[in-house]
Amino acid sequence: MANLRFSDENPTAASSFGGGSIFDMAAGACEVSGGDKWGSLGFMDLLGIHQDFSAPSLFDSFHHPPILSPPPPPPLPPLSSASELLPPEIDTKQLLQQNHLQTSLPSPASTVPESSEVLNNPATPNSSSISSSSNEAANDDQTKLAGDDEEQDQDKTKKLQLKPKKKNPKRQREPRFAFMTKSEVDHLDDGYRWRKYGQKAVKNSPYPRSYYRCTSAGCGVKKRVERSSDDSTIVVTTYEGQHTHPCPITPRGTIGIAHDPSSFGAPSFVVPQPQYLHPQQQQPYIYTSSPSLNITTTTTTTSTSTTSSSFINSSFPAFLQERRFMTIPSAASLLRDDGLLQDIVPSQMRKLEE
DNA sequence: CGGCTTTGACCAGCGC
DNA sequence: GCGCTGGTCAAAGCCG
Repeated sequence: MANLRFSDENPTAASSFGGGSIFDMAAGACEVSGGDKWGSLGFMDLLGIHQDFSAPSLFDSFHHPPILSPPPPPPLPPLSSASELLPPEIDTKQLLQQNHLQTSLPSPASTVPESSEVLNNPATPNSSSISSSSNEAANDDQTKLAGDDEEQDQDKTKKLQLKPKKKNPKRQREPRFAFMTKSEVDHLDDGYRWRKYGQKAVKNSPYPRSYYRCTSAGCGVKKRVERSSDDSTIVVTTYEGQHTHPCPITPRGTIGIAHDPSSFGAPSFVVPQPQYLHPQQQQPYIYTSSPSLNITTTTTTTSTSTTSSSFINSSFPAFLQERRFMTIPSAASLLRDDGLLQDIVPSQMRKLEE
């Protein structure tokens, strides 16, 4: 059986977080199973199977991301609200520091198996500015090129025209979210359609890092996928930005399958009880899926007073986002007790691994 | 033929 | 200022 692992830690800047894990696993199962009921089962499904499907739930948020992240993004709430969202035992300042370290240290995935990275969220998320800035830059370059000697290297000119990369002085990045997934598959399917636009070798790691972009028009969400150099079976997925469209897969009404884990037949998933670890541990939650998939996911939910809101608006799987909303008030108790996922994973499932 | 991946090159940010 | 690294672009090729 594969393990799904969730954690609430801060990923390093290098590993950042990925959102693919849980979802990817679920989505991957969908693909494997084809058009049957599992075909539409998402990771959220796995997490939310115990939920009341008649009421708004994790699925709702996942299937309707715009609800959580409507463009244009709403103004950031007061910082105080963010601190309220954090468990009392978690020092906000400490988190802030951690977050800062994560974003400033060149920590390779190998050293940071952590999954979720929440970067400082710009006050004005600029998912649209990415393309617009590029266009502006392109215009500038074209203007410059107008005066260039046409006999110059055409290739060079062509490249200049094609690569107007002028960016903002301080490039504002979308809030990012990362988590780790134990999977043999690099690019897990999270229900959205991604297009690979680059691949780079990762320093201190034999495994390359792949860059994906959401193929939906107007959606600037990006995803980075890389394997941990320490454990090649761990895939670190990092989401950046927010989806401006519903998940193309896993339509409503397909969820809520198999409250009984036993009903999960291959190649579908089995999401047994999460194994809770201390919040400081990197792998607080462990889920098990079908053996063939062998996927373990780790997520980190650490956020700072300045990143909480952005975090919620990020492209991070909506179910997790909403999960924060749902659990924030009781986060402390959850952490102290059975873990953050106790309200997501049916106790029935959790007992399976006991 | 359209969509996606691969791949090499370029650019910007950052540290020294 | 220079070099390294992360991130991005887009042509070329592959695939269904």
